Amino acid sequence: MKGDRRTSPNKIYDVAGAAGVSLATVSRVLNHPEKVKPATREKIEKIIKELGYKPNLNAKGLASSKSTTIAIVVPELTRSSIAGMVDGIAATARRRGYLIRLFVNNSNNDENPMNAERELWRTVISSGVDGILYINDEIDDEYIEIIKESNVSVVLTNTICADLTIPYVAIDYRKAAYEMTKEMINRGNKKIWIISTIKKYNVNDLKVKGYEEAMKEAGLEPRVINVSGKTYLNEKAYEEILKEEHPDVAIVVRDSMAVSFINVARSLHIAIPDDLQVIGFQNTKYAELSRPTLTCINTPIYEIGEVAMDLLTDLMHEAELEDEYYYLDTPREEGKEEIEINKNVEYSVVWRQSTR
Amino acid sequence: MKGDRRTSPNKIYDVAGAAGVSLATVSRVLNHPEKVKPATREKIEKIIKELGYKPNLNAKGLASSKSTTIAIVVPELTRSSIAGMVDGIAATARRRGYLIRLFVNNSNNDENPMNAERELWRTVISSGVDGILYINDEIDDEYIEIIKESNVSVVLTNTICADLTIPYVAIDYRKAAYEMTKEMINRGNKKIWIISTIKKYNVNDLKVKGYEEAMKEAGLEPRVINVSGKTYLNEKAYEEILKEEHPDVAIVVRDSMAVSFINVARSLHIAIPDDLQVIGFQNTKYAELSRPTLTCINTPIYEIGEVAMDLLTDLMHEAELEDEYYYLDTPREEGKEEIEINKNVEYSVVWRQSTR
DNA sequence: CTGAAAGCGCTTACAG
DNA sequence: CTGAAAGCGCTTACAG
Repeated sequence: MKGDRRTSPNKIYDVAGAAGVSLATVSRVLNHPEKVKPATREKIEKIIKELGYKPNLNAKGLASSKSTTIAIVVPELTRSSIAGMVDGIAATARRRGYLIRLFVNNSNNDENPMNAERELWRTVISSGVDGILYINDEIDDEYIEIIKESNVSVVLTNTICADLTIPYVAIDYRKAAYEMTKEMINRGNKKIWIISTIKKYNVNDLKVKGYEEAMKEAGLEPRVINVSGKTYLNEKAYEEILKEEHPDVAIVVRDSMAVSFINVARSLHIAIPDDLQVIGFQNTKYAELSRPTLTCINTPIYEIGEVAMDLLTDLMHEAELEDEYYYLDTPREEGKEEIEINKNVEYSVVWRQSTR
Repeated sequence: MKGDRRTSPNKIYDVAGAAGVSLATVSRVLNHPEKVKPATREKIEKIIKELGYKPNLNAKGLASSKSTTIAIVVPELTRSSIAGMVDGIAATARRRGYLIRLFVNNSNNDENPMNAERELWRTVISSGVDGILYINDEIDDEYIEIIKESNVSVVLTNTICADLTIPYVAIDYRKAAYEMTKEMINRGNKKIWIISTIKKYNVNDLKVKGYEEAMKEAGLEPRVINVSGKTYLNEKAYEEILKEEHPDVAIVVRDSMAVSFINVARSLHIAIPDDLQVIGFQNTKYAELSRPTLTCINTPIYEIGEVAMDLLTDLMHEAELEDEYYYLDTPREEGKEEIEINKNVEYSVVWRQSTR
């Protein structure tokens, strides 16, 4: 059925044949063009284009033990800002010439999450990628060990980790919360709450810490309220609380949760921003669609992805050089400009109607 | 630096050595366990586990010309419901033993979109995947040709295509809009509008068609309004229109756009749902966070992903069988239960406060 | 049921 | 600057 229309793709041999050169030369044009005489090179390049030749990635990966592929390991893509980060990564990867293997780490849903994730790491590493971008809330020490033992480059992307020897790209959430709290204190507010999640996320803990710091510095009493991330659950919790009392300012760790808070407050006839000001983190479309619109700490998710992929590329290139020097047995020191492996991306604040 | 801590992964040779068998036997345990004597098999399996052996995917792919990898081709992941579909695909792929290559097709942003996308298809196919899941609004005829000429299985996922010989999984958006419109007519509403996008998306055209059909059937005058998908733009357009007049019912092709519509209507003191009822498509979190909450046609995006990946798996297995029969030169007819290649996933309606 | 051997399509020292 | 040849780590007929 399918057999009769099958057109098997061109091989490097076909290109070599058509160009009247050996396949070694074609390979060189592809990988080290500077080693080929311009005239030959151009002729071969023309034929490659005509034939639409694309090297077989499996063969290439096997022969060179480089796959020009990176792995992205994510929890669900629908989770908060993951998709945006992956878009940023993908755009940069394309620009830098890397393909992507995607691993969705839904091991939390597994009977035995630890085993499942360990298994996943093994799969990722054995899949022969040149580097890994790991996106999650945090990373377990066990996997840090696995990373260190393997020889793939890894960049933790918006993922909390105490071990600073592992490269990461993130946002300084603690500082963001600290500065926002301080700003609201400076504006004369005293009763400022932070609303975080029941489920423990390290990113949210950082925000709480920054908030608490600013409050204590100002001699104010911090109050942390933890609610569910699910709208139908947190709305009930909000109602209970707001029926009793409300703060001057509520800083909420996720903007969708902030919008719920606004909705419940309004239903209880609390005027926003006059009686209650609300601030969210993230700045998604929820913030614009809310009434009143929501003031947000804008976390540039796409950019995190870009920066992380750039960093990973640099690390992979460095690792390649290390390899060469390792073989030459020369301690390579001169040109070794250190790569900055811990990067924070700048956030900003978008002021809207929910604050005054 | 890195050299001294490098632990090169176990090869199939290592397993064979430890088990005292040839590498061919180990390979059989991995790929055709039924061909190996149970005693030998169990011993080898134990050693594989102990050594944490994972076959090198590049070598495996090269030798077998099967990669147990599928490609997902998407426009940006942040676009509407793409991330949810990919989550569904990923969960099913994992269950079915396939890895994923991710291609983010941002060729629209390119100087020459057509060339870029053609190039992308070539890259996808040459990357040696066993199958492709293509997600987009629609697919150009040119790429249909490419699909037919290649021998990879492809499933169009929530992507409009006139050529029904290409397998697809989608939702019957036309029927959904038709039935919703009819329902609202049955409830006694006469002035019903549909709000779609300025940018031409085929999915949205289908919704418009279904709506128009129902209106014409009832002898009512359809009215289609096209606005931008961007909140700050469509709100202006909504305001202009609603200052003049408003319908009894507005069906909006995306729920975020429906929420904007509600917001503007309320700001003009149009009572919802008393004077104006609003219905969205998709049922994301926007619908819950809206005030009043939004009635939606719920399109099960995750399930589309699951069904598409299941279908693709079936097609890849079938293609494999075809291959074998092709070599045997026997026209295979008996067991050939036809695979249903065009599937629609069921939608539902979630009634909320924006309708009465 | 198992092993020896060819081959998958590339890359890369090594000669020339 | 270019070619002949070995090798990357697997799979799979082919013998036995």
